[in-house]
Amino acid sequence: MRADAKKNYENILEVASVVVAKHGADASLRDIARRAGVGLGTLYRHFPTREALLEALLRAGFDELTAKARELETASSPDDALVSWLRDVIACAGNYQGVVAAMMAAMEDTKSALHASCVTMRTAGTRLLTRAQAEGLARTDMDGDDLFSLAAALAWLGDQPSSAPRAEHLFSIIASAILTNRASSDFRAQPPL
Amino acid sequence: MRADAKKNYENILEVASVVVAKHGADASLRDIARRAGVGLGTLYRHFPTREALLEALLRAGFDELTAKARELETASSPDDALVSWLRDVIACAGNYQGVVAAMMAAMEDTKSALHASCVTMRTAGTRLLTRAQAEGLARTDMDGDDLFSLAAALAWLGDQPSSAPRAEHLFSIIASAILTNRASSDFRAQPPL
DNA sequence: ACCTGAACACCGTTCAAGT
DNA sequence: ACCTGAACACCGTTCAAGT
Repeated sequence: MRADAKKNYENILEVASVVVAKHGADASLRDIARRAGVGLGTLYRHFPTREALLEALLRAGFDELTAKARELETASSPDDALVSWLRDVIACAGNYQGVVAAMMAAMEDTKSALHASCVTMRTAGTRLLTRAQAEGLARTDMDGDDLFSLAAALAWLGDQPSSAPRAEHLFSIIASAILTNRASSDFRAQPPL
Repeated sequence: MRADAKKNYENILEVASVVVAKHGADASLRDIARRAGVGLGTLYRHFPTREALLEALLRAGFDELTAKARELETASSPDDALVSWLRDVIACAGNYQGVVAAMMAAMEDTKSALHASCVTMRTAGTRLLTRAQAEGLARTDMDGDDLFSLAAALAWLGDQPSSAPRAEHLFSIIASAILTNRASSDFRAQPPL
Protein backbone atom coordinates (compact mmCIF):
# COMPACT_ATOMS: atom_id res chain seq x y z
CA MET A 1 0.00 0.00 0.00
CA ARG A 2 1.32 3.39 -0.94
CA ALA A 3 2.19 5.70 1.92
CA ASP A 4 -0.52 8.25 1.11
CA ALA A 5 -3.12 5.53 0.78
CA LYS A 6 -2.15 4.08 4.12
CA LYS A 7 -2.42 7.47 5.73
CA ASN A 8 -5.89 7.93 4.28
CA TYR A 9 -6.91 4.48 5.44
CA GLU A 10 -5.87 5.14 9.01
CA ASN A 11 -7.33 8.61 9.02
CA ILE A 12 -10.71 7.35 7.85
CA LEU A 13 -10.67 4.65 10.51
CA GLU A 14 -9.89 7.12 13.25
CA VAL A 15 -12.61 9.53 12.19
CA ALA A 16 -15.07 6.68 11.71
CA SER A 17 -14.40 5.49 15.25
CA VAL A 18 -15.47 8.87 16.64
CA VAL A 19 -18.45 9.33 14.35
CA VAL A 20 -19.78 5.79 14.72
CA ALA A 21 -19.33 5.95 18.49
CA LYS A 22 -21.47 9.07 18.53
CA HIS A 23 -24.05 8.36 15.83
CA GLY A 24 -24.13 4.58 15.73
CA ALA A 25 -23.52 1.99 13.04
CA ASP A 26 -25.81 3.81 10.59
CA ALA A 27 -23.73 6.97 10.65
CA SER A 28 -23.42 8.82 7.36
CA LEU A 29 -20.46 7.58 5.30
CA ARG A 30 -20.45 10.92 3.52
CA ASP A 31 -20.03 12.65 6.83
CA ILE A 32 -17.12 10.40 7.75
CA ALA A 33 -15.37 11.04 4.44
CA ARG A 34 -15.95 14.76 4.80
CA ARG A 35 -14.55 14.92 8.32
CA ALA A 36 -11.60 12.76 7.30
CA GLY A 37 -10.89 15.20 4.50
CA VAL A 38 -11.04 12.57 1.77
CA GLY A 39 -13.25 12.07 -1.23
CA LEU A 40 -16.20 9.76 -0.92
CA GLY A 41 -14.63 7.42 -3.46
CA THR A 42 -11.57 7.02 -1.29
CA LEU A 43 -13.67 5.78 1.59
CA TYR A 44 -15.38 3.29 -0.70
CA ARG A 45 -12.03 2.16 -2.10
CA HIS A 46 -10.72 1.27 1.34
CA PHE A 47 -14.02 0.02 2.71
CA PRO A 48 -16.21 -1.28 -0.09
CA THR A 49 -19.13 -1.84 2.25
CA ARG A 50 -20.32 -0.45 5.56
CA GLU A 51 -19.69 -3.88 7.08
CA ALA A 52 -16.04 -3.69 6.00
CA LEU A 53 -15.68 -0.43 7.88
CA LEU A 54 -17.40 -1.81 10.97
CA GLU A 55 -15.24 -4.92 10.82
CA ALA A 56 -12.12 -2.78 10.83
CA LEU A 57 -13.46 -0.80 13.78
CA LEU A 58 -14.30 -3.93 15.74
CA ARG A 59 -11.32 -6.10 14.82
CA ALA A 60 -9.15 -5.14 17.79
CA GLY A 61 -11.96 -5.83 20.24
CA PHE A 62 -12.80 -9.11 18.52
CA ASP A 63 -9.22 -10.28 18.69
CA GLU A 64 -9.12 -9.45 22.38
CA LEU A 65 -12.28 -11.44 22.97
CA THR A 66 -10.88 -14.45 21.15
CA ALA A 67 -7.70 -14.31 23.21
CA LYS A 68 -9.69 -13.87 26.39
CA ALA A 69 -11.82 -16.92 25.61
CA ARG A 70 -8.70 -19.07 25.22
CA GLU A 71 -7.29 -17.72 28.45
CA LEU A 72 -10.49 -18.25 30.41
CA GLU A 73 -10.70 -21.81 29.24
CA THR A 74 -7.78 -22.75 31.46
CA ALA A 75 -7.70 -19.99 34.03
CA SER A 76 -11.25 -19.97 35.39
CA SER A 77 -13.99 -22.30 36.46
CA PRO A 78 -16.31 -23.12 33.55
CA ASP A 79 -19.23 -21.10 34.83
CA ASP A 80 -17.24 -18.01 35.78
CA ALA A 81 -15.45 -18.17 32.45
CA LEU A 82 -18.71 -18.28 30.51
CA VAL A 83 -20.31 -15.42 32.40
CA SER A 84 -17.23 -13.25 32.33
CA TRP A 85 -16.69 -13.75 28.63
CA LEU A 86 -20.34 -13.11 27.87
CA ARG A 87 -20.16 -9.83 29.70
CA ASP A 88 -17.13 -8.79 27.67
CA VAL A 89 -18.73 -9.71 24.35
CA ILE A 90 -21.75 -7.58 25.22
CA ALA A 91 -19.56 -4.68 26.33
CA CYS A 92 -17.59 -4.90 23.07
CA ALA A 93 -20.70 -4.80 20.89
CA GLY A 94 -21.98 -1.96 23.04
CA ASN A 95 -19.08 0.29 22.08
CA TYR A 96 -20.89 1.21 18.88
CA GLN A 97 -24.65 1.33 19.10
CA GLY A 98 -26.48 -0.53 16.37
CA VAL A 99 -23.53 -2.74 15.55
CA VAL A 100 -25.19 -5.78 17.04
CA ALA A 101 -27.88 -5.71 14.35
CA ALA A 102 -25.16 -5.74 11.71
CA MET A 103 -23.53 -8.69 13.45
CA MET A 104 -26.75 -10.65 13.50
CA ALA A 105 -27.31 -9.95 9.82
CA ALA A 106 -23.72 -10.98 9.10
CA MET A 107 -24.28 -14.40 10.67
CA GLU A 108 -26.60 -15.23 7.80
CA ASP A 109 -24.59 -13.54 5.07
CA THR A 110 -21.45 -15.46 4.17
CA LYS A 111 -20.25 -12.62 1.98
CA SER A 112 -20.45 -10.00 4.73
CA ALA A 113 -17.14 -8.61 5.92
CA LEU A 114 -18.35 -9.22 9.45
CA HIS A 115 -19.26 -12.86 8.86
CA ALA A 116 -15.95 -14.49 9.76
CA SER A 117 -15.50 -12.47 12.94
CA CYS A 118 -18.98 -13.31 14.12
CA VAL A 119 -18.57 -16.99 13.43
CA THR A 120 -15.27 -16.96 15.33
CA MET A 121 -17.02 -15.24 18.20
CA ARG A 122 -19.80 -17.78 18.23
CA THR A 123 -17.34 -20.66 18.13
CA ALA A 124 -15.41 -19.28 21.09
CA GLY A 125 -18.65 -18.91 23.03
CA THR A 126 -19.76 -22.40 22.08
CA ARG A 127 -16.57 -23.88 23.53
CA LEU A 128 -17.07 -22.09 26.84
CA LEU A 129 -20.71 -23.15 26.90
CA THR A 130 -19.93 -26.79 26.09
CA ARG A 131 -17.32 -26.86 28.81
CA ALA A 132 -19.79 -25.55 31.37
CA GLN A 133 -22.43 -27.97 30.18
CA ALA A 134 -20.03 -30.91 30.52
CA GLU A 135 -19.64 -30.09 34.18
CA GLY A 136 -23.35 -29.66 34.70
CA LEU A 137 -22.99 -25.94 35.24
CA ALA A 138 -25.00 -24.75 32.24
CA ARG A 139 -28.36 -25.85 30.92
CA THR A 140 -28.00 -28.52 28.26
CA ASP A 141 -30.97 -27.58 26.11
CA MET A 142 -29.16 -24.74 24.38
CA ASP A 143 -26.28 -24.43 21.94
CA GLY A 144 -23.81 -21.82 20.71
CA ASP A 145 -26.38 -20.24 18.43
CA ASP A 146 -28.70 -19.68 21.35
CA LEU A 147 -25.87 -18.25 23.40
CA PHE A 148 -24.91 -15.88 20.61
CA SER A 149 -28.53 -14.78 20.21
CA LEU A 150 -28.95 -14.12 23.93
CA ALA A 151 -25.73 -12.12 24.01
CA ALA A 152 -26.94 -10.13 21.00
CA ALA A 153 -30.29 -9.49 22.67
CA LEU A 154 -28.52 -8.17 25.77
CA ALA A 155 -26.28 -5.95 23.67
CA TRP A 156 -29.37 -4.65 21.90
CA LEU A 157 -31.04 -3.89 25.23
CA GLY A 158 -27.90 -1.95 26.14
CA ASP A 159 -28.41 0.16 23.01
CA GLN A 160 -31.96 1.11 23.98
CA PRO A 161 -32.22 4.17 26.22
CA SER A 162 -35.17 2.72 28.11
CA SER A 163 -33.41 -0.51 29.08
CA ALA A 164 -29.76 0.55 29.16
CA PRO A 165 -29.89 1.61 32.83
CA ARG A 166 -31.07 -1.88 33.75
CA ALA A 167 -28.68 -3.70 31.45
CA GLU A 168 -26.73 -5.23 34.32
CA HIS A 169 -29.84 -6.56 35.97
CA LEU A 170 -31.19 -7.97 32.74
CA PHE A 171 -27.84 -9.63 32.24
CA SER A 172 -28.11 -11.32 35.61
CA ILE A 173 -31.62 -12.55 34.82
CA ILE A 174 -30.56 -14.15 31.56
CA ALA A 175 -27.30 -15.42 33.03
CA SER A 176 -29.30 -17.17 35.71
CA ALA A 177 -31.27 -18.91 32.98
CA ILE A 178 -28.11 -20.16 31.27
CA LEU A 179 -26.22 -21.24 34.35
CA THR A 180 -27.67 -23.84 36.67
CA ASN A 181 -27.50 -23.97 40.45
CA ARG A 182 -26.43 -20.36 40.77
CA ALA A 183 -28.21 -17.47 42.42
CA SER A 184 -28.95 -14.48 40.20
CA SER A 185 -26.96 -12.24 42.53
CA ASP A 186 -23.82 -14.16 41.58
CA PHE A 187 -23.76 -12.39 38.23
CA ARG A 188 -23.45 -8.84 39.41
CA ALA A 189 -20.58 -6.85 37.94
CA GLN A 190 -19.41 -5.73 41.36
CA PRO A 191 -19.82 -8.72 43.63
CA PRO A 192 -21.23 -7.88 47.07
CA LEU A 193 -18.55 -7.28 49.68
CA MET B 1 -63.67 14.52 8.98
CA ARG B 2 -64.74 15.07 5.43
CA ALA B 3 -65.67 11.99 3.42
CA ASP B 4 -62.78 12.31 0.98
CA ALA B 5 -60.32 12.85 3.83
CA LYS B 6 -61.57 9.79 5.63
CA LYS B 7 -61.20 7.73 2.49
CA ASN B 8 -57.61 8.91 2.08
CA TYR B 9 -56.89 8.15 5.72
CA GLU B 10 -58.11 4.60 5.44
CA ASN B 11 -56.47 4.04 2.11
CA ILE B 12 -53.09 5.17 3.45
CA LEU B 13 -53.45 2.91 6.44
CA GLU B 14 -54.29 -0.08 4.30
CA VAL B 15 -51.36 0.48 1.97
CA ALA B 16 -49.04 1.19 4.91
CA SER B 17 -50.01 -2.10 6.47
CA VAL B 18 -48.85 -3.98 3.40
CA VAL B 19 -45.69 -1.96 2.82
CA VAL B 20 -44.60 -1.94 6.47
CA ALA B 21 -45.28 -5.66 6.77
CA LYS B 22 -42.98 -6.24 3.84
CA HIS B 23 -40.27 -3.62 4.38
CA GLY B 24 -40.40 -3.02 8.10
CA ALA B 25 -40.99 0.01 10.28
CA ASP B 26 -38.44 2.07 8.32
CA ALA B 27 -40.33 1.71 5.06
CA SER B 28 -40.33 4.74 2.78
CA LEU B 29 -43.20 7.09 3.54
CA ARG B 30 -42.91 8.43 0.02
CA ASP B 31 -43.42 4.94 -1.30
CA ILE B 32 -46.52 4.50 0.85
CA ALA B 33 -48.00 7.79 -0.33
CA ARG B 34 -47.22 6.91 -3.94
CA ARG B 35 -48.85 3.49 -3.72
CA ALA B 36 -51.84 4.95 -1.92
CA GLY B 37 -52.23 7.45 -4.75
CA VAL B 38 -52.07 10.48 -2.48
CA GLY B 39 -49.70 13.40 -2.23
CA LEU B 40 -46.92 13.21 0.31
CA GLY B 41 -48.44 16.13 2.19
CA THR B 42 -51.67 14.19 2.66
CA LEU B 43 -49.83 11.39 4.38
CA TYR B 44 -48.13 13.90 6.68
CA ARG B 45 -51.43 15.61 7.39
CA HIS B 46 -53.02 12.42 8.62
CA PHE B 47 -49.89 11.02 10.26
CA PRO B 48 -47.60 13.86 11.33
CA THR B 49 -44.87 11.44 12.37
CA ARG B 50 -43.82 7.92 11.51
CA GLU B 51 -44.76 6.91 15.06
CA ALA B 52 -48.29 8.16 14.49
CA LEU B 53 -48.59 5.88 11.47
CA LEU B 54 -47.16 2.92 13.36
CA GLU B 55 -49.48 3.60 16.27
CA ALA B 56 -52.46 3.50 13.93
CA LEU B 57 -51.22 0.23 12.44
CA LEU B 58 -50.70 -1.35 15.85
CA ARG B 59 -53.73 0.02 17.67
CA ALA B 60 -56.02 -2.91 16.97
CA GLY B 61 -53.44 -5.40 18.17
CA PHE B 62 -52.67 -3.33 21.23
CA ASP B 63 -56.32 -3.12 22.17
CA GLU B 64 -56.63 -6.88 21.82
CA LEU B 65 -53.64 -7.38 24.08
CA THR B 66 -55.09 -5.11 26.74
CA ALA B 67 -58.37 -6.98 26.63
CA LYS B 68 -56.60 -10.30 26.75
CA ALA B 69 -54.60 -9.25 29.81
CA ARG B 70 -57.80 -8.40 31.65
CA GLU B 71 -59.35 -11.69 30.63
CA LEU B 72 -56.32 -13.76 31.63
CA GLU B 73 -56.25 -12.13 35.03
CA THR B 74 -59.35 -14.04 36.04
CA ALA B 75 -59.43 -16.95 33.63
CA SER B 76 -55.98 -18.49 34.03
CA SER B 77 -53.45 -19.41 36.66
CA PRO B 78 -51.00 -16.54 37.26
CA ASP B 79 -48.05 -18.24 35.60
CA ASP B 80 -49.93 -19.49 32.56
CA ALA B 81 -51.48 -16.06 32.16
CA LEU B 82 -48.14 -14.32 32.23
CA VAL B 83 -46.48 -16.67 29.75
CA SER B 84 -49.44 -16.70 27.39
CA TRP B 85 -49.75 -12.92 27.36
CA LEU B 86 -46.02 -12.48 26.88
CA ARG B 87 -46.14 -14.71 23.86
CA ASP B 88 -48.97 -12.67 22.37
CA VAL B 89 -47.19 -9.37 22.96
CA ILE B 90 -44.13 -10.67 21.16
CA ALA B 91 -46.22 -12.02 18.31
CA CYS B 92 -47.97 -8.65 17.97
CA ALA B 93 -44.74 -6.67 17.81
CA GLY B 94 -43.42 -9.27 15.36
CA ASN B 95 -46.11 -8.45 12.82
CA TYR B 96 -44.04 -5.51 11.61
CA GLN B 97 -40.30 -5.96 11.77
CA GLY B 98 -38.41 -3.13 13.39
CA VAL B 99 -41.43 -1.85 15.27
CA VAL B 100 -40.05 -3.03 18.58
CA ALA B 101 -37.19 -0.53 18.36
CA ALA B 102 -39.74 2.25 17.86
CA MET B 103 -41.65 1.01 20.89
CA MET B 104 -38.55 1.02 23.07
CA ALA B 105 -37.71 4.55 21.94
CA ALA B 106 -41.31 5.60 22.62
CA MET B 107 -41.05 4.47 26.24
CA GLU B 108 -38.59 7.29 26.86
CA ASP B 109 -40.31 9.87 24.70
CA THR B 110 -43.50 11.21 26.27
CA LYS B 111 -44.38 13.06 23.08
CA SER B 112 -44.21 9.99 20.87
CA ALA B 113 -47.49 8.82 19.40
CA LEU B 114 -46.56 5.33 20.56
CA HIS B 115 -45.83 6.34 24.14
CA ALA B 116 -49.28 5.88 25.64
CA SER B 117 -49.82 2.49 24.02
CA CYS B 118 -46.49 1.21 25.24
CA VAL B 119 -47.07 2.40 28.77
CA THR B 120 -50.48 0.73 28.75
CA MET B 121 -48.82 -2.45 27.55
CA ARG B 122 -46.22 -2.30 30.25
CA THR B 123 -48.83 -1.68 32.92
CA ALA B 124 -50.86 -4.67 31.79
CA GLY B 125 -47.75 -6.82 31.90
CA THR B 126 -46.79 -5.51 35.30
CA ARG B 127 -50.14 -6.55 36.72
CA LEU B 128 -49.75 -10.09 35.42
CA LEU B 129 -46.20 -10.23 36.73
CA THR B 130 -47.13 -8.91 40.17
CA ARG B 131 -49.92 -11.43 40.41
CA ALA B 132 -47.55 -14.29 39.60
CA GLN B 133 -44.97 -12.94 42.04
CA ALA B 134 -47.55 -12.75 44.82
CA GLU B 135 -48.14 -16.46 44.47
CA GLY B 136 -44.44 -17.25 44.36
CA LEU B 137 -44.63 -18.26 40.70
CA ALA B 138 -42.35 -15.55 39.28
CA ARG B 139 -38.98 -14.28 40.44
CA THR B 140 -39.32 -11.28 42.70
CA ASP B 141 -36.17 -9.43 41.70
CA MET B 142 -37.69 -8.01 38.54
CA ASP B 143 -40.39 -5.47 37.73
CA GLY B 144 -42.62 -4.46 34.86
CA ASP B 145 -39.82 -2.55 33.14
CA ASP B 146 -37.66 -5.65 33.12
CA LEU B 147 -40.53 -7.71 31.77
CA PHE B 148 -41.17 -5.21 29.01
CA SER B 149 -37.48 -5.17 28.13
CA LEU B 150 -37.25 -8.95 27.97
CA ALA B 151 -40.35 -9.11 25.79
CA ALA B 152 -38.83 -6.46 23.51
CA ALA B 153 -35.57 -8.40 23.31
CA LEU B 154 -37.45 -11.53 22.29
CA ALA B 155 -39.43 -9.62 19.67
CA TRP B 156 -36.15 -8.22 18.36
CA LEU B 157 -34.67 -11.71 18.14
CA GLY B 158 -37.74 -12.68 16.15
CA ASP B 159 -36.89 -9.90 13.68
CA GLN B 160 -33.36 -11.18 13.09
CA PRO B 161 -33.08 -13.82 10.37
CA SER B 162 -30.35 -15.67 12.26
CA SER B 163 -32.37 -16.10 15.44
CA ALA B 164 -35.94 -16.09 14.16
CA PRO B 165 -35.99 -19.88 13.59
CA ARG B 166 -35.08 -20.41 17.24
CA ALA B 167 -37.42 -17.74 18.60
CA GLU B 168 -39.64 -20.28 20.35
CA HIS B 169 -36.73 -21.93 22.10
CA LEU B 170 -35.25 -18.61 23.16
CA PHE B 171 -38.66 -17.70 24.51
CA SER B 172 -38.71 -20.84 26.64
CA ILE B 173 -35.23 -20.09 27.99
CA ILE B 174 -36.16 -16.59 29.09
CA ALA B 175 -39.58 -17.68 30.31
CA SER B 176 -37.86 -20.22 32.53
CA ALA B 177 -35.82 -17.41 34.03
CA ILE B 178 -38.93 -15.38 34.82
CA LEU B 179 -41.08 -18.18 36.16
CA THR B 180 -39.93 -20.21 39.13
CA ASN B 181 -40.35 -23.92 39.71
CA ARG B 182 -41.23 -24.63 36.12
CA ALA B 183 -39.40 -26.76 33.58
CA SER B 184 -38.36 -25.00 30.42
CA SER B 185 -40.34 -27.48 28.36
CA ASP B 186 -43.52 -26.10 29.92
CA PHE B 187 -43.25 -23.04 27.72
CA ARG B 188 -43.44 -24.64 24.34
CA ALA B 189 -46.06 -23.29 21.96
CA GLN B 190 -47.35 -26.76 21.16
CA PRO B 191 -47.34 -28.65 24.44
CA PRO B 192 -46.11 -32.24 24.14
CA LEU B 193 -48.90 -34.72 23.71
C1' DA C 1 -60.94 21.90 4.66
C1' DC C 2 -58.26 19.41 2.34
C1' DC C 3 -54.90 18.07 -1.25
C1' DT C 4 -50.74 18.42 -4.25
C1' DG C 5 -46.12 18.32 -5.47
C1' DA C 6 -42.10 21.22 -5.90
C1' DA C 7 -38.25 22.59 -3.05
C1' DC C 8 -34.63 21.77 0.22
C1' DA C 9 -31.18 19.31 2.45
C1' DC C 10 -29.78 15.22 3.05
C1' DC C 11 -28.48 9.95 1.87
C1' DG C 12 -25.71 5.53 -0.60
C1' DT C 13 -23.38 4.15 -4.62
C1' DT C 14 -20.97 4.44 -8.97
C1' DC C 15 -17.61 5.97 -12.13
C1' DA C 16 -15.31 9.14 -15.53
C1' DA C 17 -11.75 12.21 -15.08
C1' DG C 18 -7.76 13.59 -13.03
C1' DT C 19 -2.70 13.16 -10.60
C1' DA D 1 -2.06 3.41 -8.00
C1' DC D 2 -4.68 6.22 -6.05
C1' DC D 3 -7.85 10.14 -5.41
C1' DT D 4 -11.78 13.32 -6.41
C1' DG D 5 -16.32 14.81 -6.77
C1' DA D 6 -20.14 15.10 -9.97
C1' DA D 7 -24.08 12.32 -11.21
C1' DC D 8 -27.95 9.44 -10.22
C1' DA D 9 -31.66 7.75 -7.71
C1' DC D 10 -33.33 7.79 -3.67
C1' DC D 11 -34.85 9.73 1.30
C1' DG D 12 -37.72 12.92 5.17
C1' DT D 13 -39.86 17.20 5.87
C1' DT D 14 -41.97 21.61 4.84
C1' DC D 15 -45.03 24.72 2.70
C1' DA D 16 -46.88 27.78 -1.06
C1' DA D 17 -50.28 27.14 -4.30
C1' DG D 18 -54.30 25.14 -5.69
C1' DT D 19 -59.53 23.07 -5.33
